[in-house]
Parts: sequence; C-alpha cells; structure tokens
Amino acid sequence: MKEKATIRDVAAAAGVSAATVSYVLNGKKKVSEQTKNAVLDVIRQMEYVPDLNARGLSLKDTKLIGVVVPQTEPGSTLMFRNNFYSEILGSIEFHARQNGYHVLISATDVTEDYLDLIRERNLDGVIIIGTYQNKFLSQLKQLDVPVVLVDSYCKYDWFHAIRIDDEKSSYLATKYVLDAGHRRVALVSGILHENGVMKKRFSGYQRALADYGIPYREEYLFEGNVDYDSGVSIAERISREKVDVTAVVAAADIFAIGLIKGFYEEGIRVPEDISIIGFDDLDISAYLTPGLTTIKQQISLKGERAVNMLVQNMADPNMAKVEEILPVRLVERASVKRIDSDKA
Amino acid sequence: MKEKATIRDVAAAAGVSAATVSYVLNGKKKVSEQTKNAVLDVIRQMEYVPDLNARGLSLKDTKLIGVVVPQTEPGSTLMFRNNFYSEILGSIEFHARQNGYHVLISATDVTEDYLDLIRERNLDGVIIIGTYQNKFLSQLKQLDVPVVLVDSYCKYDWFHAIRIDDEKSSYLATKYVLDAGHRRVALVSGILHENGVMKKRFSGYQRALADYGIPYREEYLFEGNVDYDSGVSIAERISREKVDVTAVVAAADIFAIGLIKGFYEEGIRVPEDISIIGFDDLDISAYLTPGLTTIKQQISLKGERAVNMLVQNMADPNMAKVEEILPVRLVERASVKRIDSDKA
DNA sequence: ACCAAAAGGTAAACCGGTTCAAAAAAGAGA
DNA sequence: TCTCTTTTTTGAACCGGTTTACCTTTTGGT
Repeated sequence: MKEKATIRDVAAAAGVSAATVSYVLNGKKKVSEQTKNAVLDVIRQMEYVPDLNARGLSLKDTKLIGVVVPQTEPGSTLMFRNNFYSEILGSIEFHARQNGYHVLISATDVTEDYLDLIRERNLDGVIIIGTYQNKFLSQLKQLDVPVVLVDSYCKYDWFHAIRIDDEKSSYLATKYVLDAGHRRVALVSGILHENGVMKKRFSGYQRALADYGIPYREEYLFEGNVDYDSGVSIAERISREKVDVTAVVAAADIFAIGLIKGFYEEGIRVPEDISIIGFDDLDISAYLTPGLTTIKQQISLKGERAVNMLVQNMADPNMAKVEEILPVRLVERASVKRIDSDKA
Repeated sequence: MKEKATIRDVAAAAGVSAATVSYVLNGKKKVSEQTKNAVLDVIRQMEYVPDLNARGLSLKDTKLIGVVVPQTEPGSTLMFRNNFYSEILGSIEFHARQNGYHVLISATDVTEDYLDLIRERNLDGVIIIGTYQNKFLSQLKQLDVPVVLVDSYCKYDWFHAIRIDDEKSSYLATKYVLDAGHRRVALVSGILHENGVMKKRFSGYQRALADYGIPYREEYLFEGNVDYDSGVSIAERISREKVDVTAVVAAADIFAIGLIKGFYEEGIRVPEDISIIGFDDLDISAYLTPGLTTIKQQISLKGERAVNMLVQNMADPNMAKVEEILPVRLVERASVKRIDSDKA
C-alpha cells in the first residue's frame, strides 16, 4: 500500500496545527474562512483521505455494520445461493452506504466467534437475517450493541425486529387456494419445531382451513428442509403415495420450484393436475413455467427498513425496541387453477 | 457498546506490562511459561478481545479485504439478485474467513469513491468481480494494493486475474449443439462492444461454426442486456420474425431462462421445437423445466482461488502477476434435442 | 481608551494496540 | 562470589485521528 498523507502532513503543509485540520474536516469548531480554504486546498492537493480506523479508534464509532446471513450447513455457501437472502443483503449494502456505513458480511451463525467479531471490529451495529442459535442471544444482548433481527421470531423483545406477518400471509395464500375451489390442500413446510417462521405459516394454513370448515388432516402436512430437493422429493411422495390433494401450499418458493419439477418428472402437470401457491416471490418464481402464484414480500424494502432502524438506534442508544411488520401482496400468476369446488 | 477491557487492563490485572501481554498474544518475543499462563488466565477471565482497529492502526494491516460486485444500474441492488455473483461472494467470504480476513462488500462500480474507500479503510486487498470502468484502473494501480480481477478481461497485466476460457467454452457449447445435429443455430449474447467476456463467447461460437463449415449469419446474432427480460423478448422476436433456427446458444443462463419462458408464451416448446444451451450453470438452471443443458463454471472454486491468490499476494507484495484459467464442464440436461442433421 | 467577551488557534493527552531500546533478572563460567 | 551472557520484562514512543484546556487575537460596549 502506498504511504498515505496523514493529518499532520496536511497540517504542516498548510502551516496550521493538526487540530485545526481536524476541525476543518468535521466542523466541530469554528475555523476562519481563510484557514479553512487554505487547509482544504492542501487536502485536495495532497489527496488526503482521513483514516477511518484511526478515527474509529478515538471516536469509538467505526461506521461499520455487520450483516449475518444464515449458513445452511457449516462451511457451505448455500445461503448466498438463496436469492431471498442475497436480495436483502444487496438492499442493506446500498442503504447502509447511503447512510455512511460500510458493511461487513459474515456467513456464520451467531456464535461465540461472531460475538468476538463484533467486539474485535467494534461494529456499530448488527443486522441478523434469518435464524440464529438461541443460546447466544443473551450474550449478544450483553454486548449492548444495536441489533436488528430480520425474519425471525425472538421470544424476548431484546432486539428490533422486522418481518412480515407470516401467519396472516399464510392464511391469505391458503384462502386464495380455497377460494379457487380447492378443498383438499396440502402444506409443504420447513421443520416446524425448529423454525418459528414456518410454525406461523402452519398456523395460518390451519386457520384458513378452519374458516372454511375443512378439518385439518395430518397426512396433508409435509415437512422438510427449506430447499429445492425437499420439494422434489415431496412431490414424488405425493405422487407415488397417491395423496389425494388438488392443491398444495408451499411455505417457500424454493419448495414450490422443487415441487413443480418433481411433479413434472412424475407426469403431473401444474396447474392442470395440481395447483401450487408459493411464498416469498423469489425472482426466479416469475421466470418459471408456469409462473408461480405466490405471496410477494417486499424484499428490498425489508433491507432498507432494517438499515434505517439500525441507523436510528445507533444515533440514539436508548431508542425503544421496535417491531415492524411489512405488508405482503399476493401475486397471481399461473400455478393455481380455479376448479369447481363441488367436484373436489 | 459495553466498555471493553484493554490490553493495559489485562496487564494491570496480571501484574505485568502491556508489552508483555502483547507478546503473549502474538508470540513475537519469548515470554516465560509462567507469565504467559498468568496472562492467558486473566485474558480468559476478563473476556479480553484485542481491538483489530487499534492493531490495524499500528500494524498497517487491517485483515480486511474489499469485494466489489458489479451493480447493474446506479442505485440498484440487482447484481445481488444474480445468483452467479452471489455465489462467488459467498465463496469468497467463506475462504477469506478461513484465512483470517473479514470481507467488506460494496455494490459500487470501481470509481473515485471506491478508491477512497480502499484508502479510508486501509484495505489489505481487493477482489473485483465482473466489469469495471477502465478509466479508474490506472488509479487503482497507483494505490499499489493487491487486486484480483474475477471474470473480466483487462488489457494490462496490472492485476491478478481469474476466469474461464470463454472462447473455448463457447466453442464447446456450440459444438455440442452442432454435434446434436443442429445446423441453423442462433447466438444470444450481451452487447459485444461493451463486454469483453461476451466478445470471447461470440468468437467461440464463430469458430465452432467455421469448423463445421457453416457460414456465420448475422441475422442469427441477437444482442441484449444480460438479463431475463432480454431473453424473453429475443424469444418473441425469433418467433414472430420466424427466424429459421433449430437451436440457440445462450451466452448466459439468465438469457436461456428468459428464452424458455418467451418461447413458451409463443407456443414454442423447448426442446421439442427448439433447442437451447446455456452458459454458467446457475443453480436455477437445474430447476427449470426442462433442465437446462449448459456450460458449468465452478463458481465457488472461483471464489476460493481468488481469495488464495489475494492472500498470497498480501503476504508477498512482490508476487508476480498471475492469470488463472479455470476449467469448465458441459452438463447435459434436457434442453437440447438431438435431431437428424440432414433434415435441418 | 479600557476591559470583557468572543473567536481562532494550538499543544498535549488520549484511543488501544505494537515495538524499540534499555533495564532487570536469571543463568553460567571462573 | 563476581563478572559476563542470555533471557525476560518494561517504559515510552508511535500509528492517525479527536478533543480538552489554555493561550492569543479580535471585537465590541461604554
């Protein structure tokens, strides 16, 4: 790395003290127009750029925020392959920069290591996307750093949170399918006991059924890891075990995508033979054939709000904890067929 | 942020000097077993974590690397929606951490601003993915920071580079289609005059045609932005203008995905009516119906090699510039139909 | 003109690490 | 026991910023 000019170099060249240069830069004290201009000239001329590390050291304010994206397996980079997370990340990076922060990414879980990272780097704030290990939350709280949780249900109100109303959204999706005339509808979900989000979506599904006077049937519930392969194999199971459904609510688009593929392999056409509704609206979802009818989340708005919330909290450490619920929207594409409900 | 213990706090508690604690931590000087253990005990007990910013300040070595992912439009976060980049990024993050580095992401172009960022944060190294603006390269070089270029053709050998052999890979793809019996094959490509990678893929396509004695026909070349929508509209054009081809080589999977959708809307089936081969092997590509035959890049290997190269250069500033070409592999799925070449 | 107050500027200490030069302690040889 | 080494340890300076406390000028009111 080329040697950089320091604030004292600038000071010397401008014939003033380092303190003055500092004041010119951050305007915390009045400096006469004359000296200010002289200093600015030198700065421009020397291409001086202040060192944020040094500044961070004395200000204890690093303008650095950490973003944690979940890793599916240790050492895997899968989470980045999930467009859902990537898109939030992109949005976070953009808005962070708008607010003068830089983003340090980590594809770790929130563990001891990450807590150390926060302290090592003196992160000003942290955004955690998706799941986390409960046992480290209280330690995270101890750190007393602003934290925004995105898309997860924390039983304590220790941190800001931002997400959608999963129960209601799932209700919406299920209701849509029921309104289309379907009566025997399956739910493909993540593992319920380990995933709060999925639990809520399960509840919404159940409530919609109940509203239509349809009893919940356990054999219509399929749990699996939230990935493409689960979708494929669940489709196979539904086909081979001749599970008697006309529609399936997929609690994540990635499931739906796998299901379509799986059904296709089994000679079952979507939506002619079976209808599917998804959840998330990944950008792939519009590209599929048929286009996936799904619950659209405003993914990049999520990132934006997360950053804003964090920035606000970093400015005011005593800010009350807020929980923001973003709206969703059902986008109709071609994967759900309207059927005659009497027939069903 | 909770106040952290400093090295002097540890020193005081252990009854030694700060220097000693420092030596215990980084082993640059011998410390007696006895004091070492005493110090380590205190460190454990106080949960002391050294401050990397402070260390960076005195060592001029921040253990921070910057990764630039291209932004499609100013202010957009589109690049993150491109799985291709996300996956490289994920891989980079993982391997960087393995090597003790943290990753600062930016979705900027390499402009004045980013050059400033490098200096502000004293980045130890930089990985630039994809395109960049030529005019800033020489300034980047001035900075004298280790840089690895991923997936781009730089006319100067100023930086390390890592990519695939685009010409040959494209040749391979085209040859595969020709071997399947196709004779009238279109190329869907990015804008040639602004994209070095696409230029190479175009050459490969031409060379394959030539090898088979097939004259290149300009009306079989379709240029567009490398995105889904271009694919859709090019499919429409091919259909409506009744362009007489039996196959198309898509110079990026995202094109192929759009093409499939576009053809579908036009009532043209893939691969029954028209064959398509892609390029990249996005993870979506396997999920499509039909599965996309494509040129597979080892995307995460790319990230790994980029990090290794950078780490090596950071360790040895005089390291000679290297250019690494990664192998590709054609993966056969269902989007290319073998036809009787006589008929064509 | 005279003094108080305001404005502009600065030296020096500090943030939390590392490291040099030198001091202190321990070990070795005579 | 007393030097001479060798090993351990340490005080202090430094990295590049910020900031406090204080000093000098100006300015302004009477």
